[in-house]
Amino acid sequence: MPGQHEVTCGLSREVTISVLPRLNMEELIYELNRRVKNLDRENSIKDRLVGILRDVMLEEYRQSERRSISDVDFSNPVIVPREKRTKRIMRENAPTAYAETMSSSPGPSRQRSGLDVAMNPENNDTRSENRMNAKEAELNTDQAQLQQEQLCDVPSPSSSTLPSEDTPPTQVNTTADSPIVIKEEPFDMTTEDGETRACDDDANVDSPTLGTHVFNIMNPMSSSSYPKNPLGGNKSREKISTASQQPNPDHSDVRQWECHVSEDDRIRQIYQPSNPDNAVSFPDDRDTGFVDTGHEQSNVQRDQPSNFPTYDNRPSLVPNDNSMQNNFKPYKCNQCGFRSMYPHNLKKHMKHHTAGKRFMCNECGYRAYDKYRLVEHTRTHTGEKPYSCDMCDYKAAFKSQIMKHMKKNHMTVKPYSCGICDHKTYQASDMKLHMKCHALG
DNA sequence: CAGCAGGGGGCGA
DNA sequence: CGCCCCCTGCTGG
Ligand SMILES: [Zn+2]
Ligand SMILES: [Zn+2]
Ligand SMILES: [Zn+2]
Ligand SMILES: [Zn+2]
Repeated sequence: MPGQHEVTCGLSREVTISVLPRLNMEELIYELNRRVKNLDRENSIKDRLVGILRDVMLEEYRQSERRSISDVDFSNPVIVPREKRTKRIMRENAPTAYAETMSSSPGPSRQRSGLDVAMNPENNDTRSENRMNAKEAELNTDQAQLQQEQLCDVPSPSSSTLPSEDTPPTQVNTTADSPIVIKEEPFDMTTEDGETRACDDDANVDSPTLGTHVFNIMNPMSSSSYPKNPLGGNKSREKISTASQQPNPDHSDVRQWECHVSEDDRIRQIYQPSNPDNAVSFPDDRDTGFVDTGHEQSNVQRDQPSNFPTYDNRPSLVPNDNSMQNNFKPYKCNQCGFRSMYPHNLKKHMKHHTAGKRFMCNECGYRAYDKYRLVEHTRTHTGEKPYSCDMCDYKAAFKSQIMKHMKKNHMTVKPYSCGICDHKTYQASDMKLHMKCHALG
């Protein structure tokens, strides 16, 4: 051990940030120990270490648990796609609150949000908007208050039942009154489930960018994959930075399908006012006991000028030299290869790796770094479906769902048509899938 | 096609 | 920087 120290001691004098990834555990610990004394952050760092250690121990515990449950679970040769594993389990564990919630007949007026507008297109928009918001504010008051209380009710980390894939939701401290507890964890270095998910996210996080890129190549007509209304009068969404949104797609790429103008924008406008989430407002929950120790800040963000892309001398897990795309996305995560055009988004992304996912669903262990996302997520448990279609009885939990529904069921034209066969669809992603079939033969 | 998660960006504090 | 929202991708039915 002394020898080790001499080595690391010698090493530590010339340790630079960029070599950190190459240090072994002992060297890291030594280095940390040495440096932490120079800072006033001993406590904060200790907190983080406690968190890490806690996670390690939990992981240990979980593994031993898992080994003992060798029947149905993961020893099972059935291949569960990565990332879906947790999702599936989440679904299996999903409570039956759904039926309960939905059984109260949604009183025709109750959940019809965007519908009035759609059915009476001549309605004055602002008027109906106000009416609708008032109605929904009313509707959501209870829920908002409930969640608000829950948000304030932060269990101590030690007592919190950590959600796990092996832990049925019933073990989570839920009550009949509040099946869903939105919990904001004080300090937390991604506990077990978060860890799992974070890893999943990592695996996941690279492809979307690429996917989007590919898609935009395929569909150069739009900056955001759906055709824009030529009138363009749609909110602030038409971004000045359309150009910056994606790298210039390579137009030479073969696009074998085309998209005709859709009614998207009209639908968007119809449903614009009816967003119930506007009514779900929380007081500033930064006051509710969450101690921002700065843990969610990644080292990456801390140690570099804000306008400088991440340092990273490690070999990237993902091919990162790919020219154009990367030139437009200079902000790179040094832990998974995620790239973004904006530092803001990189910071957001880094929360996947750090303690940033403060908001945890007690029902299933889902974690979010954004409270709004958790609110939306909890609807999957409560069955709350605040969006409803004006033309039929369909109800949706997310706004995007109802927009899809409108396009599918109440839109006359399917804007995406295949150039190879007769296939038409209303959904860009479907067309993309369809084209894959052609590509495969 | 429905359900849902997450990237990305706007906006206000 | 947090919140909110739009949009898209992925997956299962
Ligand atoms: Zn990352
Ligand atoms: Zn949940
Ligand atoms: Zn409908
Ligand atoms: Zn085709």
